Amino acid sequence: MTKRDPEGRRRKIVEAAGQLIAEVGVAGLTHRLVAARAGVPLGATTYYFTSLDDLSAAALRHLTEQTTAELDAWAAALDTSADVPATLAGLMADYLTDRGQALLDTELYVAAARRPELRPLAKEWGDRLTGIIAARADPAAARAAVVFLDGVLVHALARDEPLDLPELTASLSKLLSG
Amino acid sequence: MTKRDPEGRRRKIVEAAGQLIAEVGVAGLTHRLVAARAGVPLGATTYYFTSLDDLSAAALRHLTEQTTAELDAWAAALDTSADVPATLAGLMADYLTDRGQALLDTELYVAAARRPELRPLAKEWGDRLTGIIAARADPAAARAAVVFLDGVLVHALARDEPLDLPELTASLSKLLSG
DNA sequence: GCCGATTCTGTACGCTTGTACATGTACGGG
DNA sequence: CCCGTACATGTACAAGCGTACAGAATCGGC
Repeated sequence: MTKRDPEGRRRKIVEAAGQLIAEVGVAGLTHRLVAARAGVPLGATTYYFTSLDDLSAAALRHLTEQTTAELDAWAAALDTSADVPATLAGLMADYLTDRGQALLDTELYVAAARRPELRPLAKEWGDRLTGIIAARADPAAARAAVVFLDGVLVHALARDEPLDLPELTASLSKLLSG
Repeated sequence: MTKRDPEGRRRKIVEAAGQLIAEVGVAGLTHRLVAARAGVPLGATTYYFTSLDDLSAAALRHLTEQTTAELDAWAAALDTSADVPATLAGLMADYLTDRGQALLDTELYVAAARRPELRPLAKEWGDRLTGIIAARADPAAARAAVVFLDGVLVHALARDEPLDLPELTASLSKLLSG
């Protein structure tokens, strides 16, 4: 038997599940896959999570916490920015660099579409970003910008070439003006 | 043995798969589920489609053909419209009324993100709409509007309340202007 | 040192899955 | 009428699945 470490174990399992969701999707998640990735026996995943839904929900919750932390960086960058649309476009382009992260967030959206209990997660994520942008723009415009950025996200994933940066900046400028 | 009808059978299977993708997602699709929905024996689905990937690809292709047909109606409406943003917003709001259809299109996006062979499908769909809007607006602005509408789609599905119509119209106006 | 509670883990069960395939049936050309 | 070919279908099989659980190991409180 290995050393006891309930919290560490739980965390390792959740992190492994997060990685795997990016790779195979929420629907492709299995106890065995997670256990292998986390380096724990199969029984451990069922001991800490009563069902697969529990496990995926925990992983997605963990993801939103990470994303929320990253949003603080966005807030800081936007606070000190002279050109909000350009800064926002740059942050988004940077974010899309990490395809795994982008896939994860998309998985959250899709999962939320089908599992109502996950909607608060998706909502919180978007609301947070909306709030950050609203500090530098009109609230309705901020909402529109977030919707647009979600579109940029799915567009970037489903196509080979992403929207180019100047166009992104121009669109955000239009949405955030007036 | 029932009467022979290869093409009809194939079509029934594809349609059943389409329905099911809306209900359980691409990843939730199984031969047996499709066979039951289509009212055909299990062997029929494996006879017409060599693998599940083949089957889901065919179903998604069928879906894009349907959507393409609907886009013709959008083109007609926009051609005769005095207020392009308002008309576009109305069409989109109407489209979102059918949650199953919206879920299907989202599934296509997500599937395309993970399966490169499906990307042409997603691309064609978006390009078509872009072309239609570009007839009444600047091409870059049309691209931006399509990206925005994709955002509206995922936003509507992942949340309980969709973006309201006036905001949608206002955002499209901004994106399509100048 | 002892003990109840918690953590750990290997194994087992019943079920569903994708796919293959042998056998049966309809049909169009000769 | 006959026969090769395409279509139809029930069944079988190995693999993977979620989950349950008995028993071993570890720990903190006393």
